[in-house]
Amino acid sequence: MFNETKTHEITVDVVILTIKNNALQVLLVKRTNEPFKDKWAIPGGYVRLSENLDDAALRVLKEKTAVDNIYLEQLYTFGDPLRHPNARVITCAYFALVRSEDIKIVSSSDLGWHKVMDLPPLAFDHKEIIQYSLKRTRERLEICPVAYQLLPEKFTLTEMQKAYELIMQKKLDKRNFRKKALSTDGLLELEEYTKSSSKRPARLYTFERIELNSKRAHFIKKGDKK
Amino acid sequence: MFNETKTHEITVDVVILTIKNNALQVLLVKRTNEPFKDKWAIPGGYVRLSENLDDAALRVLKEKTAVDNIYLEQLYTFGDPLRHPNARVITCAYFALVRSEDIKIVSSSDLGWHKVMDLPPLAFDHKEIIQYSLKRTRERLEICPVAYQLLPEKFTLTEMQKAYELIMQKKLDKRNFRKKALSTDGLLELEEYTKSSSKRPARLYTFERIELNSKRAHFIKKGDKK
DNA sequence: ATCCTTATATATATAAAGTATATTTTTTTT
DNA sequence: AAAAAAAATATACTTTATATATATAAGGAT
Repeated sequence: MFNETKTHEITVDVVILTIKNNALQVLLVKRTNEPFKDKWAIPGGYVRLSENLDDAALRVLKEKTAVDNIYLEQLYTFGDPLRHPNARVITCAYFALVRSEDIKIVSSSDLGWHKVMDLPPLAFDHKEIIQYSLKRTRERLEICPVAYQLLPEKFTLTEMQKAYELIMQKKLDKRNFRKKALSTDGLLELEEYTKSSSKRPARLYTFERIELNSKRAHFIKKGDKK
Repeated sequence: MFNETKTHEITVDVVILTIKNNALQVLLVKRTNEPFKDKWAIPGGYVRLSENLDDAALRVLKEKTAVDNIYLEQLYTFGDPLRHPNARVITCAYFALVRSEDIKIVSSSDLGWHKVMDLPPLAFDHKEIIQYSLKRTRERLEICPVAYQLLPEKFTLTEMQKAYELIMQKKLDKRNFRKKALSTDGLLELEEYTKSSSKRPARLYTFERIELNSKRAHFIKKGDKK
């Protein structure tokens, strides 16, 4: 089936996640060429010979968007020989968590946000890649507050809980969430409150900008003893 | 520095871990050619065009050893342009946990077990890869009893504790370990005891052969509720 | 102005999991 | 028979997680 003189091609693909309109959303680009013409795909590109994988992922991100303050982590490498119909393309997938206020689409191509719970038809194995990035995000959230990467600079505990619920895909008890959230390392209580809501104003919180490794994920559990 | 007409090469490298002589050990092969001639390396090989990454890792494993009952998981993809001095080689690293009774070295090359706490000079970035596989093994052990993959078919709780201590790199309290271990899902108490020890015989235990995914790690935490 | 609605905010009891610590039992060796 | 070594067991305490009820602050309706 494969001519052994053909070579592998290696790409990076980046699942870019944000919270927008009360939903977890992923940035997708519409393919203009075959294969999978008119299907949606996660942004990606070939790895250049002179760049490492993290840099390639960052470059792909910056080709499509103006962004700062991202959380970027290598997800998994997908290398099924049949994942690309015409070539042997191995892709090193990354996932990124960004604040919607911190990212602007700059590419002119057909690029847009899609709710992860309602994905359009996707090219290649990109559905699997997105699903796995959601699973990994949940695993990260269980050991550290990565969700703050999806929240605005200042946020209420209700907004924080909403972010957790969107990621964990389940309803949480408000009182218990609150108690646990307040014990989170790095969470700072502000002397500011929401205005313009029609209800009782909520206190605002912020996160100290903890150095979350943007290479491999090396998290420290709270406490960290046994 | 790099000629852009050169192509990437893609390999898999497999960190094979076992417990032997009361120590965590890794299988290494001595390089016979430059670069890094006479340094030690983790077993690896090129990914063939017709095989997926998991299969390539398994093939590498089977080229060197006769083995069954392995736990194999993709670890991380290392792609620094300078990791190989003469070429652009991206490697998808795997790690494997095997029982020392279940693995036999079959390759004629210079292959041997080395204690992870006392590694010889290593080629490429293989030291980093081994270190990361240890970290990942610890993370896995915190959520599921992968350590049983390193234990013989029948084992005592003291042996199990020893395996945990070798992986976690710390001493555990015998009484508390025992209590926790006995509540592990899948652990079966046998009506057998060690003989021939010079001390009081210990009860033997075994693990139900749980289906641990050999592809991506999809573990289920005990309980699994929030 | 008073009441209603809605979301914020707080307290406490209970259950479960983790941590700390001492003593007895069973076997072999001397 | 006594000593030595490892196995086995029990209990108190601390921390974390879960379950549940009520008070507070603001805007909107009457």
